[in-house]
Amino acid sequence: MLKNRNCGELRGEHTGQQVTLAGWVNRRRDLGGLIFIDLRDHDGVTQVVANPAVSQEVLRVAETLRPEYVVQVEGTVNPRPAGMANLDLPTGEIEVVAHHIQVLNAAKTPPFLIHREEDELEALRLRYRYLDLRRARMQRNLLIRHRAVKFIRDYLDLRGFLEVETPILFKSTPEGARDYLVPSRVHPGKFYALPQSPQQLKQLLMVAGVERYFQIARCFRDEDQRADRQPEFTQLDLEMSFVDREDILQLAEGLMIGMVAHACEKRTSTVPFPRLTYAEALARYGTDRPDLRFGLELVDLTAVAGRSEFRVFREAAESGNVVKGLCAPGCSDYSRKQLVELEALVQEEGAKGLAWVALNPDATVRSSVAKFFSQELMADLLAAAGAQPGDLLLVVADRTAVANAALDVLRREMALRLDLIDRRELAFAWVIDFPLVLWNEQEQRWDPSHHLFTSPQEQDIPLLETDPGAAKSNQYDLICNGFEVGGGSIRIHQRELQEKVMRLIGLTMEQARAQFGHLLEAFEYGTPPHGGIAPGIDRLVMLMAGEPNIREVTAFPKSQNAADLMANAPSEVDSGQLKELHIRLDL
RNA sequence: GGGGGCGUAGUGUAGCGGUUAACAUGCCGGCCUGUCAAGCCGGAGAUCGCGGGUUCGAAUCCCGUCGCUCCCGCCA
Repeated sequence: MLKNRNCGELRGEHTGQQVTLAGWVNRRRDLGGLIFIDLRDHDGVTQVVANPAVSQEVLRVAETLRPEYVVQVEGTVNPRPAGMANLDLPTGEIEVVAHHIQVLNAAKTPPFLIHREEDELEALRLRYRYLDLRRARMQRNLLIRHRAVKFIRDYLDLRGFLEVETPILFKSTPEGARDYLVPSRVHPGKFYALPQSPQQLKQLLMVAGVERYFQIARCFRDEDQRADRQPEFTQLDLEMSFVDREDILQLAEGLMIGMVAHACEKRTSTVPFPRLTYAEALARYGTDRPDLRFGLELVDLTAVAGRSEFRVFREAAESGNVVKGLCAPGCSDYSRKQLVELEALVQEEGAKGLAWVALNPDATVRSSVAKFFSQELMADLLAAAGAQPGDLLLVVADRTAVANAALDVLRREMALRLDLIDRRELAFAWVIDFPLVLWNEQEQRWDPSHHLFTSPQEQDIPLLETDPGAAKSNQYDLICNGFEVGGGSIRIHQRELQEKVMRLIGLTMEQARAQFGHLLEAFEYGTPPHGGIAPGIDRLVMLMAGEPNIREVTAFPKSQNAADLMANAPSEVDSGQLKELHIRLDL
């Protein structure tokens, strides 16, 4: 080894030791006759002193050093002179007095400073990702990710799980997201697809008698990017045989709690994880992945508001739409301008307008709809909303889906404005009792709410024939801080039921056989009841690291249009390669 | 596919119709033995993302285009 100590570990107790360090020049402070070098490696920073009283040669070398030079330093650990300790640095009570400095490699001036984060254009960081990753923040994120995955492996190993790799070159199915395709050289005109998840394969492993499987699995989906979506991402994919929902929830909950405690500084604030039904989540928060770090719950005001003279409210109530709202505490003094801002927010979600009622601290009322409400009815409305003096009641009347979407946005906005979010918290919860299928208005058909291997709840199987939309499934989502961080289900393990669900979502038997024949066939050879879950590693690490997007916790992420700005991928290939793959371009 | 934001020395920003294109930092050189965002002095460094247009004159206004980003659609 070119070093026998890391740059983050030396303390006062090491005083007098001869050490060899190696790393990068973080910063050089040249006082003329005395030079300080902050030497950085993956572990931290140590101050090295080049003192001519110790060695003229060392000072001469130190003068030539520049940021990001790679150097090896041999020296003695010394306590810093009285009053010279740097309390901001873990290694700040000592310094290494260099006897010898060797330049292992010089460096060009980097395009940005490693030791200072200046909010560079992200394109620049991505182009020089190997430099960006040298920064303490990125090193910390990589460490959190490593610890999380290490914890997962240990936790599952201890519970009898087997880690099994599944193919990356697999089969395309038109269901779900767009596939990444890989042309076959030996099968002209045919393509592999990169897996959107190892869903089918892990179910086949259950048929194979593995019973407890997991994989840290790369998944690929050719869809447009978001802050929490990359074209390739990582899931903890796991599946168990002979289990019911409770088994999976307990296992995953213990895993999450342990992982958070082990990998980061955040605290899991909701233990045991609350369980919300899908219907309850939508009713109380307007979304199936609410941020539970704060309250601001939605209230249904349809009954009271429908009794008013306000046509928008009355028609909503009469036509089966809803009037819903939320109380923003202490906001009764909101100005016209502020209210216009909030209204613009809900209009982006399709709401036509935003009604408001300010209950002043002196109990008087100011409202956009005051003239349509008698004094009694206004009192009823405020009571129904649970408004306290000083509150601002914000109300949307619309189709349920629109009102919920609008109030979800409003709820999150008010939480930010009122500073209700504790950033040290991770508020996990389960969402259960999802509908099995959702009506796709555009295609005029039923789509699976989760995926087509999800089983309906036992008592709802008859509904598949009569009222499919009312049938609940054995799907469960794991949510945290407003993100969906995992989803799973108890699967269908019987061919007849699987075929029934396929028919329901409009797959012909020919399509089903072509796409899933291997699975359906497997189901005839003794398939155990099974189920699983797939938590998203990138999102979980993002939340644990307190980062705003998953690129910050991905070593080499892609840009929004799915490009690798460092390697310049995707790129053109030469015509010979295309010919071999039987591909002609049509651009 | 649609909407919003950003793009000016290496980097981060200011300038928003006439400036020698400014400031900070970094870089280069000089001075400096207790610094840790070291300090002081000096210097170099920008066809203002790219293309077109309007104008006597464009970093600035207009159109287009490229890149990054946020959101909607999409993401079983």
